[in-house]
Parts: sequence; structure tokens; C-alpha cells
Amino acid sequence: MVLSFKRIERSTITEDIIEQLREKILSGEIKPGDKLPPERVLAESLSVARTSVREAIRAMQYMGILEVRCGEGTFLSENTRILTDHFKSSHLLKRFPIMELIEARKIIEGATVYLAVVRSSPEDRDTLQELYQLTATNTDDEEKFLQADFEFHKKIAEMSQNSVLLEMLSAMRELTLEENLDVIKKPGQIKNALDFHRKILGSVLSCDADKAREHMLRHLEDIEQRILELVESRPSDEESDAAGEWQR
Amino acid sequence: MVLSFKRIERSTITEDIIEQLREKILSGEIKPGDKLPPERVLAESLSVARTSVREAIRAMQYMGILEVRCGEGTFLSENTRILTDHFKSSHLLKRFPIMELIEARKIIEGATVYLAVVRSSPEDRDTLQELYQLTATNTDDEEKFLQADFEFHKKIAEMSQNSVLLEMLSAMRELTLEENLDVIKKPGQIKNALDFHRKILGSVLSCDADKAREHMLRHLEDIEQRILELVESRPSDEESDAAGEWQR
DNA sequence: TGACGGTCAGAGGTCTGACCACTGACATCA
DNA sequence: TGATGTCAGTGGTCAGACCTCTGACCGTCA
Repeated sequence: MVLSFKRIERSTITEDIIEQLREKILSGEIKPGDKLPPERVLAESLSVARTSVREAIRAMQYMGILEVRCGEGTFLSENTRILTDHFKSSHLLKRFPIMELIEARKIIEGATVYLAVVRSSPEDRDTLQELYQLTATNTDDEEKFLQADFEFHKKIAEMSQNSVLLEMLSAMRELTLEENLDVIKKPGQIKNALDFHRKILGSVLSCDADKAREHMLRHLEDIEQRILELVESRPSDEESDAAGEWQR
Repeated sequence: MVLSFKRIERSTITEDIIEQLREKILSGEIKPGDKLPPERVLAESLSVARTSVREAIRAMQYMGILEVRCGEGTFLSENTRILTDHFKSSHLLKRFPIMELIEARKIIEGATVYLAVVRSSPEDRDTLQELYQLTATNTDDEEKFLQADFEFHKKIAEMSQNSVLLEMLSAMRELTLEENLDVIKKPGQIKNALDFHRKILGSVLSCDADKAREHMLRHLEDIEQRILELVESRPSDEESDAAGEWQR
């Protein structure tokens, strides 16, 4: 005789609390900037110990969802920084080979720019043009340029109307930030990048998806090439060889 | 007379602990897969309470750096979790629409299977064949089949020799697990999936990258179609209408 | 000999209740 | 009116207790 039992799912209190908070945030019951109930109150109304509540809050704090101010209270973050913040902390353990990251970017961004052409509205394309202008006026400060540069790429991903691809792009951007900065500091690189952006923009505006993808790939291959040059020119500035294997 | 004082920076114990762990990780003193000291020991050697250690561990767990197994211990994550956890935590606040996840999968897996053909060794292809056999022998239990199914897709991603793409695939797999299970439970779906796998395998073995990509896309479009049917047959089993817009 | 179940140590999970440190607001006083 | 003191509320930290889960060891019994 074969008895069939249902698996009993056990979750930790911390998980449950995070899930409940998440729902309240999603439903709009808690809005960005709002103050959450004090830990003690939260614990009591959930019928759990304060320690459990604190672990959940701590986790969400480091995810960038909550902001904890000692003596004041716990607040829901203003939305925008949720992804990047979390990533900054975790990317300390750099692990992906830079060339693989770039290759992945080629695949993702080849797709986003293609979809962007197919799916975007004229207003979207106007915005993209404005963002291009913005990069063109930020040619003095590398960091600012890189920021504007990312806004341009991000806007394209948004125009693809696929939030997953957008998220992937943001993630990779964080992981390649350092290298991007190194590349852009090379003389002539800002102008170079701007040229590529202009070509991409042109293809998007004229709704030529294939050509847009083509220019995007050229752009990323160019970056790939520069990074390769950088890597070769300073063969190893990594110290630990044990960790070398899983450095990005 | 103007006295100038240095600002006293106060950090929380949790921050300090995270910082110390981070240094040990970066220096290679703790390697991926390693077991950390028990919470109690860690607490004692840091001269802090166990609660503080737990908060630090919990934070790093949700950052994807540590893996906590109840009754066993705390471990430093293996390489590949970072992106997955990134997605999971952003998924906490904003669920990705299922159709966008599938679309992303088409883009990623179209690339991995192509690269797999180009880059894989004969041994890799043998292994893939074995994994196909494994799926073919697990047709009775849906959960097991799904697991074997994933191993097949994962192996392809590994053969592409791009850890970033592999990681993204894993992330998406976790986010679509539920829907995959629903699809595979439909009658005839296991056989259907096996057919597609066989075709993909065939193209890989004969080193036809374009055809392999083609079959992979057909496979995923098929899944897309099934999910669409599912979604339409139960239009709204979500409760909150405020959140409706963001639910996948 | 090998499968099964009992036992136990060690690990994480949870709870309690206490006290400290910081913040903001209100009351007080010169 | 402005500086100062006070205090309640909130997060930060602690010690110690007990629970549950995991893995390993070991004896029983077919």
C-alpha cells in the first residue's frame, strides 16, 4: 500500500514577516517614506519576538527596501535605489569574468534595442533623444558622463517594455562600473562613445531595428576591445591567487 | 578661539561584523562553500551577543553572500548565487510579469544554445545526451521531470561557457518555477517537452548552431503559449486589485 | 550482514526581558 | 525669546533559555 502525503512546508518567521511586509508595500498600504510601526508593536501584532522582527527588518534594510534611523524609527525607502543599493553591497564579491559580462551585455542589449524600436512610442523616442543630448553636454566629467551614458542605455531597455531585461542590464552595469570608468578615462573615448550613441539613436528614430541592433553591437564590441587593451596593459594587479579563480 | 574636533563615527555592531566577514572573504580566508564558525562561537570570538551576529548573517544571507542551512551551519555561497538573489530581492517588491520572463528566457537561451554548439567539447555533448536520457526516464513524477529538465537547460548554458548567462538562466528558472509546474502538469506536456529536447539535442550533436537556436525558440514559444492558455483559463486568482498591475 | 530505528551532540530558530543610546518634542528658566 | 533640561519613544545590544532540525553513531533484529 502506498500512502501519499502532502509535503509540509516550513518557513522561517523572518521569511513570513518579509512576505507580509512585502504585501503591504505592494498593496500600497505602506508608501515610500512612510514610517513603519515600532519594532515592539510590530512584534506584538505579529505575535512574534522582537528579535525575529529585527532580523526581517535588517534583511530588508540591506536589500535597500527599508531605512532604519536609530531613535527615530523604520521607514520605507524612496523607491528608486532599491536595485542598485542592494547590488553595491553584494558585488563586493566580484565574481564574473569581465569578458563574460560584456558578452552577456551584447546579448541583452542587442535584444533591448531591437525591441525598443519595435515597441516604443514617439514620446519615448523623444525622451531618448533628450538623453542623448544630456550625454553630449556632460563630456567634461567622466563620472557624470557615465551616469548619463547609463541613462541612455537604460531608457532603451525601458522602451523594450521588458522589465526583466531592464533589471538584468542594471545588474550588469553595477558589475562593470569600474571597468567602464577605466575605459571612459582613456583619451577620445567619450567622443567615441558619443559617436556610437548617435548612430544608435539615429537608427531608433528612423525605426530601423536591425541597424539599431547592429550599432549597439558595434558599440559594445568597441568597449570589449578597450577593456581587453586595459587588461593586457596591466596583466595582474590582483594579489591573492587563491581568490583569482572566482574574481569576476 | 575655535576648537576643531574630529567627528566621532558610530557604527552598529551588525555593520562591523559584516565588514569583518567581508574582509575575510575578500582576502580568501573564507572560500566559497566553506563553513563559517557557529553563531555562538562567532559571537564569543567577536565579544558580541548572538543576536547581533544573527542580524549580520541574516543580512548577508539576503544579499546572497551566505547560505544558512538549519541544523547544519552557515556557509559562504558558491559563485553563482549573486545574480539570482539580486533578482529574487527585486522580485520581492516588483514581481516580473511572467510573459516578460519567458521573453527574456528566449533571448538568453537562444544565445546559450548557439554558443554551446560553437564552444562545447565532445565530452560536453555526451553529457548533454545523458541528461536528455535522464529526463526521458523521469516522465512519471512532474517535480522530478522538471528538475531533470532544468539540468538539461543548465548544461546547455554551461556549455556556452558564459557564467553570467548561466546565472541569469538560474534566476529566471526560480522565478518561473510555479508556472512551469502548472504547464508540465497538463496532459501530454512531458512528452511534448521531450520532443523539443530531442530536437535541440540533435542539432547540438550535429553542431548546427542555427537549427539548435531555432528549436530552442520553438520550445520556449510553446511554453509561452501554454502559459498564456493557463492565464486565460483562470483570469484572476489574485486577490488584491491595487497590486494587480504589478503581479506577474 | 544490512536495514531500521533510537539516541545524542551540535547547529540554527525563536523567545523573553532587561538595559543602553539616540532622537525629537516639550517644559523650564534666565 | 533663546538656551537648556527633561522625558518618552525608538532602535541597539545583551544574556540566557528552550525548540527544532541535521547528521552521525550505534544497537537491534531479521
